[in-house]
Amino acid sequence: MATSSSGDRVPRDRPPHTDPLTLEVVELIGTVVARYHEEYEEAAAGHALTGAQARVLGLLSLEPMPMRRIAQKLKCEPSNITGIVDRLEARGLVERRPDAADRRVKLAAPTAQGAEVARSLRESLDFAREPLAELSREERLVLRGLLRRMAGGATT
Amino acid sequence: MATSSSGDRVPRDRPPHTDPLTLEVVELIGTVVARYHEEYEEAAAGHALTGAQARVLGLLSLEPMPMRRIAQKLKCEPSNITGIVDRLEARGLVERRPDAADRRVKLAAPTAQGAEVARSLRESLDFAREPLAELSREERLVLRGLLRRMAGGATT
DNA sequence: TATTGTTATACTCTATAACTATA
DNA sequence: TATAGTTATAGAGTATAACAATA
Repeated sequence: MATSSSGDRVPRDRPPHTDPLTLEVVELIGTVVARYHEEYEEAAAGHALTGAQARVLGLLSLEPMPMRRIAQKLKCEPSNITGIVDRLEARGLVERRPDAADRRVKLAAPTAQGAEVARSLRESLDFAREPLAELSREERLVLRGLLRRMAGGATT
Repeated sequence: MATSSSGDRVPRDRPPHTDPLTLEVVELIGTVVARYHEEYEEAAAGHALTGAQARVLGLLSLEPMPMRRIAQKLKCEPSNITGIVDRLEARGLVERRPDAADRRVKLAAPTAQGAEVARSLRESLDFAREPLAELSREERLVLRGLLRRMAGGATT
């Protein structure tokens, strides 16, 4: 599935877009993204959760928050969160609490069991750490710099 | 959202799991994965396609293939592909062709318009290339090595 | 009047199981 | 009998629009 396994020749006269090494790295990023999702779905399924449910639970395990903000974090419509939290609540993993300051707001928070599931879920996602550990500190710094640029708004 | 923005201190006495630099890189990978997906969905929506439809179209644009193999590539049940290809076919982006060798098989292939949409879709996903271009060849080689290990089966 | 969460609706994706036409 | 694709069904995620309670 690798594009060209681009040996060691250095193509000097191509535009950067066509550099086989860059192309392979771009493709590998796609592969890693796919693998990340597979692992995430698998880990969620291991707890009889869907991906969306696992994401919400993971989010709440960091910090309880109003329904509205969950939707903002997940970049979906608030109306969807109702059902997802409903199912998590039915499973005893999440609860809705009133907000003292604003009675319109409901704060979603993980139960003790929910927090435990969230922790277990996080640990299942370690596939990136092992290969990372083999990198030197300098290599990790290069990687961090690259990822920061890719994560940030540097699309332009 | 960055974990600690871990300056430049070197923590020598921690297990690799807790090294703040590694932790930040792991978190950044999650962020990049999320961004990758947002961009993909946005690009698909720009052509009035769902993510699944865009993935199938992209796959077929590389090589026409039987319905069954699409399901294998997408890691879903073959029955789902019927509907997705139905909708792509209704849009005139994909067509079903008979397989000369086996009359049970239907080969899904992009139309000229479908190939054009797939090409446009691919170009929308360039957000990784620009920061990549700023890396030296050596840095890209390090990155390739890491991604290969993360992409491969090196979970254990 | 504006906002929070919910309900109602419709569409897509998903897995499961049963069906058809080939092999 | 086994396989490729389909159909039927049910559950879940998604967006849109309208609603109740509260601000």
